[in-house]
Amino acid sequence: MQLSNTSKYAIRILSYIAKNEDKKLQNAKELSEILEIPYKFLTKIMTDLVNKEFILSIRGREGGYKLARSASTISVLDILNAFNELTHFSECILGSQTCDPQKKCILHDQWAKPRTLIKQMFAETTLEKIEGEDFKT
Amino acid sequence: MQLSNTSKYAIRILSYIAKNEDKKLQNAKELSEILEIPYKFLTKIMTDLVNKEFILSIRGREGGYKLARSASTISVLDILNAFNELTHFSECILGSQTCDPQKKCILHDQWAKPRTLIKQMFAETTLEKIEGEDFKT
DNA sequence: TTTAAATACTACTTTAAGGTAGAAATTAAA
DNA sequence: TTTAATTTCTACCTTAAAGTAGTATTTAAA
Repeated sequence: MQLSNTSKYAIRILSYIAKNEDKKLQNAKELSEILEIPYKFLTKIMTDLVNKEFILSIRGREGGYKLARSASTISVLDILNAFNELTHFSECILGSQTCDPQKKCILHDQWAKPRTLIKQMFAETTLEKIEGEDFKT
Repeated sequence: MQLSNTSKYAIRILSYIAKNEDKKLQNAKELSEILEIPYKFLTKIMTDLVNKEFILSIRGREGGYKLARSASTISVLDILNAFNELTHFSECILGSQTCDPQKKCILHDQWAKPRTLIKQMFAETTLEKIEGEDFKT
């Protein structure tokens, strides 16, 4: 019942870059140190973020990363979906294949409200809205 | 962002047994077929449920399983805790070690309400209260 | 007393996530 | 033009969850 490390890292990376857009480019070495994410794992995630078009990369000396689009257009839900974190989120919480309103699973009604609230929260929270300060592990 | 298979199975197994307490004993072969859980995996989980004192087992021919205590005293939260599903649930959703009210993580405030709601729901939902019908995969 | 039906135990295999290593490719500075 | 700082690619290693296999143990029925 928690997010994958990859998703947690991705959210923290994007948030940090969004909050420091003035600095123009961020590089992997610094991101790794500041966010306390293993360098090699971070670069793997950065490549994902580039491929998924959250991030633009500039290669070579003096290169680095920056947001590919405005922070206000990137929600936490977008990030989680890109990393397939919520693929089964709308399905039965107990994994029942046959769970539907006619034949409800045993947590069907109870789970409905929390699920809606979580999804709304992820959808409404954009990188722009984020106001926290802590980006470390 | 979902429960482990083991937890899902455990909830469904205990719910099914609770709803069929009149039948006295349930055996692994039938549970496996009705709940569509691999037999060998189910027996492993049953042993856990016995050790964690949710279930009493009677060994030997005509043996089987039954609840170790009243369905009204077993909440979904109890089950999830027994399988360590929520060990990090009260911690930072992004895994930040230094997240606290003074130095909030970027989802700190947003996550507070959904988290509370989920935990309350799990705590309030006992095997007795469950009214669903579907126990299959 | 033998047998069959049941749980319990030990150990293994499979799969996916998390993480690491090394080298290639790119590009601006020196 | 060379070098150093950067991203990218390919491949591998590690760990934990999920699932499987075989056998031992227990106990009531036959």
